[in-house]
Amino acid sequence: MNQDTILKTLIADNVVSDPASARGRLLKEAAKLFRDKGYERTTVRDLAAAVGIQSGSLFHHFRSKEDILKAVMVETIQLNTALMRAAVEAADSHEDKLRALIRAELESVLGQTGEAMAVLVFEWRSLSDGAQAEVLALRDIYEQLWLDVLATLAEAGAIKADAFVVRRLLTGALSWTITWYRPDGGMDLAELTDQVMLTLAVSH
Amino acid sequence: MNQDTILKTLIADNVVSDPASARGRLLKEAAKLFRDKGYERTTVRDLAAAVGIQSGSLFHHFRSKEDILKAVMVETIQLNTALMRAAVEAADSHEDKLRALIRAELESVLGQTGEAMAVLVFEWRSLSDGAQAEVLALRDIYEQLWLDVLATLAEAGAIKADAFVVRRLLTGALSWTITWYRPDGGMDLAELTDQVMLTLAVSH
DNA sequence: AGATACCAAGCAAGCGCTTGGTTTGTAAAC
DNA sequence: GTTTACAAACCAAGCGCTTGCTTGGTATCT
Repeated sequence: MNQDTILKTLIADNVVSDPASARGRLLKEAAKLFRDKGYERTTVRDLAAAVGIQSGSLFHHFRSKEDILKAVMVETIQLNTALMRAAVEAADSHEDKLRALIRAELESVLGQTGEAMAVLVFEWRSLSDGAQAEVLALRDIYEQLWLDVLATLAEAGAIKADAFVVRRLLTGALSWTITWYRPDGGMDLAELTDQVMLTLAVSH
Repeated sequence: MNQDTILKTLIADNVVSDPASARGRLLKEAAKLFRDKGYERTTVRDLAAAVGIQSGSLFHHFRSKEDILKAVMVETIQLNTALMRAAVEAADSHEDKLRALIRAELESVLGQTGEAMAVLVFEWRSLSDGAQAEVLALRDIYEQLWLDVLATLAEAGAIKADAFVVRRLLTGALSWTITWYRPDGGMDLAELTDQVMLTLAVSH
């Protein structure tokens, strides 16, 4: 199942919004604004202007500004969990599964959903406690995909450090690429994936 | 030269504020508030209350709220550059220098200056362009310490990936520890440092 | 006596969100 | 195929509140 098919399935199931719909367009613009200026510095007037409506009209689609932030995060996690799962299943060896996960996360962070992923990483303190808990529950599902692969590699002795620690170090390393990686900088995504694998001590 | 001596030298040179002074205490409280709630969500009334004065009185010490954020960042970088330099110079082999840098950065991120380091990582978008440039210039000096060590290791073939890429992956991995590492979680800083070294592919 | 540190009060601007009413899309009723 | 009905989408205006910061004056130190 390729990425486009996965996206369409999720849209059909109402898990993520159609990017062509009013709601989907707003979420995309919101992700961009939240990443560029931060959630607090982005006003509802900014958000409305980005999709060409009045600020008050936003509240026809969302109950509050925070609701918009939450929707960006929830939909992003849902989409990426699905993409990740497909990537793992498509790979054969466990080392290849790890490589596939790294590649998939880099694609999420640096590609189409990159703006939303950055929001997920940097803006989650702006959520209320209840909303944070909801997002965290979804994130746990996502994380389990990683831990399964890393734990298997650790048991086989292919990685020397603790699987939990490795995953957390990788989380930071990969999401931080948002701040410095530029696709036009002479290194494409495949090479970046290789560099990450070279940096990691994986014996085979 | 131990850490305490370094701190006192910097205070004497007016590079960082004495934590006992009014200014130093405010900066410490500001770092905590900025980390916990974010810069935008922290009001000047919050800052003033944290040190027991009226909000207006803040502007006797700082020209603006942004000036406080900038001071937190600049002083933190200055202090950590000095600590890092001492750590590198004290180590003998290049692998030990790398280990010392990792240990020192983990101490910065997770120890006394941790709140300020978190602000440095997560709040720098809240700075105006001019202030960002100033902070960036200081950061370059700091980064050069890392790159010197990593480039030497790369030339010797001890690390397989590009030195710049390794440093950037490490930046993310180490600063991300703020979000998950807890000293009471059964792993002390020495063990965490070991785990990071085990995760990295360094041949000897 | 002069600087330093502070307080009490409040201003102007910007914030999220509400309100009452108008336009637009859609589909059944005739 | 036009009319009618109704909900969804949106606008114009602005309310109540919070924000960063200013002002004029008062203690407190050297």
